[in-house]
Amino acid sequence: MDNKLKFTGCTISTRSCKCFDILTDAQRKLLDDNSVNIQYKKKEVICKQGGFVSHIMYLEKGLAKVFIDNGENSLVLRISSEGTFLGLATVSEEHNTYQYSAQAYVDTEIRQIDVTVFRQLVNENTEFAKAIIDILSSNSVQIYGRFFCLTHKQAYGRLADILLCLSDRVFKQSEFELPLSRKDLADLSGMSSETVIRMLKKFHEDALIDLDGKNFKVLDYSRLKHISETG
Amino acid sequence: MDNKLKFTGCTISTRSCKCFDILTDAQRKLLDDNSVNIQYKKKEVICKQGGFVSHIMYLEKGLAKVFIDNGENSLVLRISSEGTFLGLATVSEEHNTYQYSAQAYVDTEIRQIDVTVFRQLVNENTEFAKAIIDILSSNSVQIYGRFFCLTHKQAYGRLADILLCLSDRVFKQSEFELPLSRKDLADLSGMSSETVIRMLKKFHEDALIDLDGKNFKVLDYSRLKHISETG
DNA sequence: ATAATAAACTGATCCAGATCAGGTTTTTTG
DNA sequence: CAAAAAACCTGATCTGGATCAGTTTATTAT
Repeated sequence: MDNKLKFTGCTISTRSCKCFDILTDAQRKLLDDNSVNIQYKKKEVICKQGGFVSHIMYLEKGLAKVFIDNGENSLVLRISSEGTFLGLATVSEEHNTYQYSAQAYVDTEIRQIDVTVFRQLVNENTEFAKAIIDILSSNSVQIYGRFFCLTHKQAYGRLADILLCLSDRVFKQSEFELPLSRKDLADLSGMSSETVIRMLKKFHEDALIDLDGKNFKVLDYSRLKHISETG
Repeated sequence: MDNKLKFTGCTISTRSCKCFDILTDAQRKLLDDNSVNIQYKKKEVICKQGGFVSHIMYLEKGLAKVFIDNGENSLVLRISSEGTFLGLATVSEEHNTYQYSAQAYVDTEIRQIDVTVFRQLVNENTEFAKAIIDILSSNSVQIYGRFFCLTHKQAYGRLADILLCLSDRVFKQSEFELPLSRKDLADLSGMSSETVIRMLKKFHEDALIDLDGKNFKVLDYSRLKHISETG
């Protein structure tokens, strides 16, 4: 048995939220009556770190980055995809401002849920509260892996990690059109865009990936995996 | 108003847990009947990443590091001090193994709480469940700051961060006996121990700190703070 | 369709901090 | 209390990846 845990810089949680199924019909109706769906265009800002939270958001469709920044540098905490929450820390009444910003990578549909109603449901329905605890725990565990990756792996490993994450978990196929710029990849893997470009070129030369403009394909999954694990 | 959030590599949450106060007398009795207190000596391992969780742990007294490792490198996620939980992610039934290891910095007393009883209380008592959600949210928010710090600050800033955290939040005084080795400080600030030694020397020369063996004192709080914010 | 702007790419240079290779002091242990 | 083992410290060297300074290729807007 291999008891060494593998940490990846993977940005996305595979867990899709089944927490709405837990609610009673009345509770779900209450939630629906206090929700509204909003469309964001590519690159639009969904929420701003530090701003007051009036809603908990649920990503219905699309892809967004969740990040923090100090005005100069930014750090992508995770990618939010279909079926994940944004601003969930606000269930806790201690947090009434967004702890991070979010921005759409592609056109994205967000369901805004009134936070007081959401909190009320957490109070009323223990199963629902438990589901929220599950999500918060999973998010923590995932961020630990990403944290480890960005602080202890070398650039090649970090980039390989992100590429595998996109292929395995976001697009769920080995070939896809990359909606992210080189700069986006750089932010995700914590390096400069110049370095990303050089390393993508190297991966291409070594026949690990195929990359023509935005068309991306994983050619040698196992070698890429090996790079992601060894650094 | 300064809307730029400051991120520190601070390793410790100031929040002390009042969640036991929420319980009814009967619930607290149930908890007490299913708890046991254990003493750990300095450097003893409290829990091992990957191992099965039978208990949720509450640090009654002492100081411990919470970290993940892959066999070669390790990353300190946080310092656990009095009144904080270890292995709390296990409230979620999805996580039956420890997501991290913990090791005592000093002699430490841990209260082990049966996880099934703990889960039962989360089910029974919504206020308790909410308190747990609060703790999980706070932990996430804190780890974001530390993540940002370790990935985007330079070594001087990271070290200043840790020193201020120890002074402000762990020991709560400007002068104290440092129970951590240079290597421990290095692990906390994500650098080599040689670099820590050189930088401590520099801080000393610049009259920012006083450091004689294990006796540590902050001499110039505001300049150290400035380094932590800009460096 | 064309100008303006942003993204992609390339090569040259530089540096923060790791690593290595010692020596010294403190702590632990038999 | 001496020996062994950690922890601490110092200087020299090395390097991964950032930064800078461009050119070229795509987008976007007019």
